Amino acid sequence: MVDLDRDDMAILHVLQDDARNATTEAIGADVGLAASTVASRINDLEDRGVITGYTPEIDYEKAGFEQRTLLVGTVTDEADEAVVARVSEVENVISVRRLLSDEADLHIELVTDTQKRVEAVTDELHELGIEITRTSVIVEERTRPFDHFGEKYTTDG
Amino acid sequence: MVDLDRDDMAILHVLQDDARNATTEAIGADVGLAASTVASRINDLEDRGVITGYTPEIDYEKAGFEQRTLLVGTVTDEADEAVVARVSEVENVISVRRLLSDEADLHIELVTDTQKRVEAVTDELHELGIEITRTSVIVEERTRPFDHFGEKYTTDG
DNA sequence: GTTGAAAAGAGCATACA
DNA sequence: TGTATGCTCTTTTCAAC
Repeated sequence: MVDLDRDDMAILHVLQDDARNATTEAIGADVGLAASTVASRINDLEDRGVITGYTPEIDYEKAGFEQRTLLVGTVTDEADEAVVARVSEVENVISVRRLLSDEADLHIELVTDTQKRVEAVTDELHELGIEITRTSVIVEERTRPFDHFGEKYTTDG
Repeated sequence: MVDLDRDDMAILHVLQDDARNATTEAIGADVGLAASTVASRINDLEDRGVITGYTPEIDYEKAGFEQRTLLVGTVTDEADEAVVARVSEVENVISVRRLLSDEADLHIELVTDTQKRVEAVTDELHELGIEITRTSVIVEERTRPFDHFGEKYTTDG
């Protein structure tokens, strides 16, 4: 684990608002540090592995991938440590979670353009040793990158 | 829906690799466009709502929030359209999905520092009209921002 | 660890093909 | 729509605190 002081948390908070366009100077104004200090702290956070990358948030529906599906299943070979990694490489898979439970321990989320593609992915997963026990349509989804983080240490409220 | 040509998809693909530090020039080199063209296309994608924001990927464990939990439950008032939005405002909640199914139609993911906090969130959700039917520990998780997107239209492979 | 200033680099707007 | 140039802003670097 890594020690994060209030400045680090405040920086993370501001980055979550707009990780691409937030300048080090603007961040500095919010958290009360010089631009160069912010830059060096961001580098540290990256080096220490707290920040592992930066991604755009994409509206997949607008991008033409209108279907979201949750597949729930089990791993045939329970000793298989690398399933999650392998599954996440499958096309159209955007997230994989493994749960600590006897059954239905694998949750796989898909983004696809057609229903047919969902079936193809299900087949592919079967070949990877995964039994899909339920397929559900996701009608609404909301993700928040832990925005609660260090909010109180910034000046923007 | 929005029409995305191969250049748009290629740009999205490169952005997913490092949305903060990828310069328009570097992206242009990958996709075969001038830097200013890339910039204007990115602006268009933002204006059209395909790109809705940019977020840092954070290793929550390293940040001291070591527990990930999946809560599965149901909404008491089925007519409540705004549940997902309200739940996503609850502290420690990082994602909410509503499924098209009779039961267990709400999946809520938490990031917390203690188990006690999980229970507090469960109570809070109960007050919002949500009945939690199962609480599972997430032992492994992997998220991929649809990296499969337009990969073939870039030169980096 | 933090700062401020200078140098290097990137983005934006204009003009043009 | 895509490109090239000039202007402005940002990041990086580093000596000093």
